[in-house]
Amino acid sequence: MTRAEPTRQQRGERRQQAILEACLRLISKGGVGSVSHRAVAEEADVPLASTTYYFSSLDELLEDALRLFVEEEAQRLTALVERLEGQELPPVEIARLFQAELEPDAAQFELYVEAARRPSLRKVARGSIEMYATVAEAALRAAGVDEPAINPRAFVALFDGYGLHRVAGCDDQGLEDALLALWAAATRAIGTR
Amino acid sequence: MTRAEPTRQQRGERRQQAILEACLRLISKGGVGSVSHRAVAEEADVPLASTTYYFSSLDELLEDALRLFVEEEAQRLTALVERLEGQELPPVEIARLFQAELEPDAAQFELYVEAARRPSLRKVARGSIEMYATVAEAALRAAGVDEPAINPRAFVALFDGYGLHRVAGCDDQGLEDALLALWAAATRAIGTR
DNA sequence: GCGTAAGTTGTACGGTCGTACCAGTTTTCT
DNA sequence: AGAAAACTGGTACGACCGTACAACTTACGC
Repeated sequence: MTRAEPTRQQRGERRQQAILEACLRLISKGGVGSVSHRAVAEEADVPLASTTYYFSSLDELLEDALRLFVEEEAQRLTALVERLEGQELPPVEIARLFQAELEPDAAQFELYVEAARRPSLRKVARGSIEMYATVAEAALRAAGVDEPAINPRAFVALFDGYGLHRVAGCDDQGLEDALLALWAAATRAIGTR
Repeated sequence: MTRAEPTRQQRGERRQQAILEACLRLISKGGVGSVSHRAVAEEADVPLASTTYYFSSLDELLEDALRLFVEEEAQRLTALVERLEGQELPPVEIARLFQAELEPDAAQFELYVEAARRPSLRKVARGSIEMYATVAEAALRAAGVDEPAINPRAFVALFDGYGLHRVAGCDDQGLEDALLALWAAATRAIGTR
């Protein structure tokens, strides 16, 4: 009854996933420009023809990989938010937790920049921003702010700008101040401290 | 005495400049990945071999082009700041002027993302950020704030994040609020309103 | 059991690429 | 004037690319 060998379909699904993850690794490491069928195949340890079998074109592979990235990011962050929700932490502490959690991944910015050129990636990028905004909103709610005085997207912009500078090798000093200033502005209207 | 024909050297210099500008146009339009000797040569209307004659490699051409971009950006913004300095405008108005001036150029983000991979571009990216920070500082000074309470780089991060979302096709609503909140935080310590 | 569809993979084609090279021209220097 | 240096531009080479395709293996309905 037990299956030592996986069925062919199972192997196929696992392979497809491996290809996507390999692609994502390449994007993070070397950018979208470093992604080729051959490079992905080698990274995923599958034959060259597999990448063209599972994905009808390189564009589709890239798009699916970036979609997977956003999905994984969403899972990671919603898990963080859920962990926060019970705790009644002070706002300042929540802001710090997020700052610590968000080690920027170059793939994020590859997505944005690539979306500028490929219409098909635009909705993925939009979805990513909305996801982050939703997370920021949830974080604010976890801090007791139900109607933030400034748009949660501002946090996304600040974080993305911060992360972009980080991956470019330029550490921004004093970003924490800005984050806290924004946080204070968002919470001010309600009076929550 | 008058020279109808430019000397060969003058023509050469003009060509080199034309190549750089063509390269920059390509970067803005199609990203770093779309830059090739052949594409640049066609865009600049020079023979293929010219691009290899004036620049010893594609990397060097790319680097010089992005350096030129930062330089032009610096000139544009310092001009704006100088125009501001005499006027004693209210801070809010200054913030609005900058927001209006900064139509984001994709080349900016190509620079950051590319700097993540090429060490030689890192100092260009760093220079770019410092330049923007200096401009932000000057803008604050023009508003009467000599020692801002938050690091001027925070403005750069927010603007860059905003611009990044813009070029990705995602308009951020309510960024103005965030900008003004940051501005208020920066000016608060001194008491200037 | 056997045909047919789905899965798998090695190979090859046509194209673009960076760059080297070289023959030819113009300028500059002595 | 004549040699050396700088500039111009056409062409070619080897590498890598996306993708098509055919040969082969496995799974499954009947």
